[in-house]
Amino acid sequence: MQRVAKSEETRSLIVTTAMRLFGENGYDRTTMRAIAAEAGVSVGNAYYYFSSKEQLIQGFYDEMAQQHLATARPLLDGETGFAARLKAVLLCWLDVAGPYHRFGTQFFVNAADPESPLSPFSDDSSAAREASIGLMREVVEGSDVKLDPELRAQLPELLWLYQMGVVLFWVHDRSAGTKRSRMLVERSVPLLARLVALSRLRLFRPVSREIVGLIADLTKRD
Amino acid sequence: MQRVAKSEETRSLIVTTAMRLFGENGYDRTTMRAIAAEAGVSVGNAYYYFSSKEQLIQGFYDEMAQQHLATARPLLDGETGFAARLKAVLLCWLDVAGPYHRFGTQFFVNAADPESPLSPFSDDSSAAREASIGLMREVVEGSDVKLDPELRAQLPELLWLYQMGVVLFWVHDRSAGTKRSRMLVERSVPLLARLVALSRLRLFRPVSREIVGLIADLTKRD
DNA sequence: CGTCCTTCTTGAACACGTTCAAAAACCGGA
DNA sequence: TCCGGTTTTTGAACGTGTTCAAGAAGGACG
Repeated sequence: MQRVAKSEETRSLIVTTAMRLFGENGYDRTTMRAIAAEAGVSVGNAYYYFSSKEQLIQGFYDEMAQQHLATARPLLDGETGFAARLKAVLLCWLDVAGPYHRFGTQFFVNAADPESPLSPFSDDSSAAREASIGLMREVVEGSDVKLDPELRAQLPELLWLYQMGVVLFWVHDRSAGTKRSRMLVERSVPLLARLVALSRLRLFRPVSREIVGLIADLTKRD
Repeated sequence: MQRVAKSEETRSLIVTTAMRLFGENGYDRTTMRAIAAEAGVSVGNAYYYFSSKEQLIQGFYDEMAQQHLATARPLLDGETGFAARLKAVLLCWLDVAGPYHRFGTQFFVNAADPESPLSPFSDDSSAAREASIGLMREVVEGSDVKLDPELRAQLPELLWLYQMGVVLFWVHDRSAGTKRSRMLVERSVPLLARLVALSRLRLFRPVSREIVGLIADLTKRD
């Protein structure tokens, strides 16, 4: 349908314009009126396609997540080391997100609201979340790491949580080129890998089991 | 001065009214106009004492932190177990914060903004942050736990970070009476204590040292 | 072409947080 | 009591995100 194409075009025009202005002036200083004017539509029209200013960002977020997946997956080919795989995925995320650090910050602030559909824990984000966890599952399953099967089953979700921690650090990172976040990844990943390896020791079994059980109980529905 | 007393009274009246309305209707649904009207002052007057709606909450935050300190400290008397001390402090925080969970949520969302003076990592919050870390120092130093002196020096800060994690979980906790957060504390504290104890093993030294070094580098100025 | 229905678009209007010039209240000293 | 300066208070006004009733545009069918 010609009609559908036209509609999609307008939608895309709005989101593209918004992202450009966000990048130029930051999220707060970019008004809906400015976005509409720059895109050559009325402000009401923007609200026809996007239910809020926040929502305008969700599309962008999805796009970024998808780009991360597409960029990260090839890096996993031919690499079997657990630490190397995990590090590659996380550094890749930093690369992909880098250009948007300025207003990405604002974005993740909104996402911190548990009520917001943009929250990484919300139902609305479950698709993107599952995709990210899926990537972590690839990281684990494609590697030669050996560990307790129960822990193995939960590890992808734990790694996703770890990634959320890295993101949180990155949001607060004010170092040039966010190189501090890179350092965090470079050095914490080997640590994590060593801990995971240690978990195979008998000494560790109870601790490991308790962690798995705790996570299971915490994420249980009601 | 009578004058000062009057001024302080007005200020206090405004913040008290605001907290009551926040509690009754939530942060978002409470307007500055409503606060001013309910307090019997003009909206401009509220802004004379508080530079923003967010700022209105900072006073409340300080009050809550202080209450936590005052309530938690007595619990440490006569208790020398590391896990028991830590658990007491954290459960106490949940008790103190409990009544404000509804709008506390909104509060901590604002606090997630790295630019916001309300962020727990901001300079403006350093006093409150230092106080909280100080409490964690008491937890460590008053306990009979034995560990690497370097780790011991950093442990309070690490525990504070751990507490921030608990807070983050609590913010997202939708279980009745936030009992899930209680479970998290009850079960993760012993785990943490066991890990800390394990860190004394020779096997662990390199890991422990690397963690200490990483934190030191990450928190270094520039 | 004309008629109906859906999709899309508009811009005025609303409620909110915030600002600011002006006024009021207050206080110490002549 | 009155004057000058400081502190406190006021409420109209501004810019913002968002809503909504109204209309325009487009297509399907006679």
